[in-house]
Amino acid sequence: MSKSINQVFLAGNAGKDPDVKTFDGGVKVASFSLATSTGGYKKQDGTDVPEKTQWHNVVAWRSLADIAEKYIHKGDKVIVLGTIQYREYEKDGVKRYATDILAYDLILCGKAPDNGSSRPPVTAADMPSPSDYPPMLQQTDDLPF
Amino acid sequence: MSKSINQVFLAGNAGKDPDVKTFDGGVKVASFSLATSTGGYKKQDGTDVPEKTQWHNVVAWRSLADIAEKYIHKGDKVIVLGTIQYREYEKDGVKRYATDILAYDLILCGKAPDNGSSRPPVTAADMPSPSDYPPMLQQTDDLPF
Amino acid sequence: MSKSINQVFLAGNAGKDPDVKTFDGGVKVASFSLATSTGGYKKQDGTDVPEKTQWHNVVAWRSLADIAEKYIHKGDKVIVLGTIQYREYEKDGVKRYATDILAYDLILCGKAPDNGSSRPPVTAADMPSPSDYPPMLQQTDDLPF
Amino acid sequence: MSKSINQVFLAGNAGKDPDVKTFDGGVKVASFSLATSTGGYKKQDGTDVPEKTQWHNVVAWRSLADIAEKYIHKGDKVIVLGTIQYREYEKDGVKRYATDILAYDLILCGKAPDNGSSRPPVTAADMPSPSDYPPMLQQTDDLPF
DNA sequence: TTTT
DNA sequence: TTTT
Repeated sequence: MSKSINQVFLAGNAGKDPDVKTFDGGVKVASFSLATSTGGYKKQDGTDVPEKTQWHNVVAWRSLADIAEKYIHKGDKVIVLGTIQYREYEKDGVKRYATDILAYDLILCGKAPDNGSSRPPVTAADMPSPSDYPPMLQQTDDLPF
Repeated sequence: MSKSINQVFLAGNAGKDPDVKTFDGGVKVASFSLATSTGGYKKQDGTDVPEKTQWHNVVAWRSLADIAEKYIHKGDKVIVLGTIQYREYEKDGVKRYATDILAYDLILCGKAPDNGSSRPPVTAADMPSPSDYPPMLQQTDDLPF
Repeated sequence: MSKSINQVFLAGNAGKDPDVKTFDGGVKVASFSLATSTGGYKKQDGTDVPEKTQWHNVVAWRSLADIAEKYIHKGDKVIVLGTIQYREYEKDGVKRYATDILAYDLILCGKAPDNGSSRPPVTAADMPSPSDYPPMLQQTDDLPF
Repeated sequence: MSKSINQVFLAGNAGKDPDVKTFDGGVKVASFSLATSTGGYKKQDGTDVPEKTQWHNVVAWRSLADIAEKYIHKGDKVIVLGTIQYREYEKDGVKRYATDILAYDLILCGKAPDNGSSRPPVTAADMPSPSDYPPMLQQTDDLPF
């Protein structure tokens, strides 16, 4: 019997191919951004409900990381079942905070629309990490699983 | 038919009474911290699973804010149904990020255990805002509801 | 503030095109079966985890019924957010029970795999209602929405 | 990576103390009814939204059954995380259907209000099983866990 | 009755 | 900053 619940259900589109990192002990972690959007339509009275997108940072460990690496690509529609985790890190001597969605299940439910032969291969340059973005976990102490 | 899903279920304990703020137009917002914990027990093999607590920042608007203000107090067990929202703000000229759980339903499911007459009344001084903590929303532009 | 929560998340495959019915007052309801499966793989030790499928009866009203009718087809991968409802009906003078998932949101997340020109058009004859199956709601009294 | 999702989140009140049954192999199962309600209030325009209650049949196996047996009592507010399962059984030579919520986590979030010393012990007579109600699982073949 |  |  748990004391508490911390559960997240997301369905959205992967913003990029997963970043994968393997720690010294062989533990693998994959992370990717996932966009969920609301709005983007007109009300009956004609007023516009603007689209608003939330970008989640999804993190998967071990065998789920393998799966993410193999099957998830930029643009794919993905369902994520997970848990919210908050994380502190330091940058330029300033304490900062980041929020991750620690996945415990991933369901790939639709491939990115294939734009035919005109779709160039996805390269790292397509997905620059904003310099201000919280870095991935750097350590294997206290792994969540 | 939605394009995406961004849904959160939390059940945990309120870390403090809600902070309530009313904007000029009369719109009210309440926010409170909610702790969800894992671990805190021993495995069968005797090893210790340390308790790990996540502190969520829950935000409720309008009539839900009224409800939060009236019924939720420090220590109460609360269920939150909501949505994850990421927010930017600036402090000391540095861009920072915060994550809120925008509530669309709150269920009060257990009052804080009453420790008898020895429990002093909760005062504002019990809950200093850490200076480093992301501030509440300061504006009513672009209200989520 | 609610007293209780009754919430369901399903992601699975539609077993058939929705059945649509319009009541006298113009209220429309659509229903379709949705399969969710577990198992269907081998464990590391070689033992077989057999596939087990649950067939849910999903019901959508009014504008969601329109959407279901237009966009959901046999085999499509669909996410359903809804509520569990239990229903009594009588057949052959015997009281029987049925369970519906009343949808409040539907996300179409993948079309049925197209098997090329060899896939015959879906006809009504492909999807006989088993005679033993609980009938759809027959009345508009006490509509859930 | 799963193919599908079948997940339920309930918060409501236990309708009775769990029924517990131990199979020959020592496997224990507990089941109890859980009420979730909607309505039961007036709209702003004065019209009445009648209360409507759904009674779920919650089933817990093995160690969760122990927990249910020990901690859950009639009237307690309980959160159930689980999965929907449909079940066939026969009665009077007629095939019938039942729906269970197979729990994978239970959170006790509020004891039934204690009505003081005047509360008589709960007896079986308080909770007659309607004769028409689907029986509990009777066999250990194909246990879900 | 779906899908992998 | 909560709770067990």
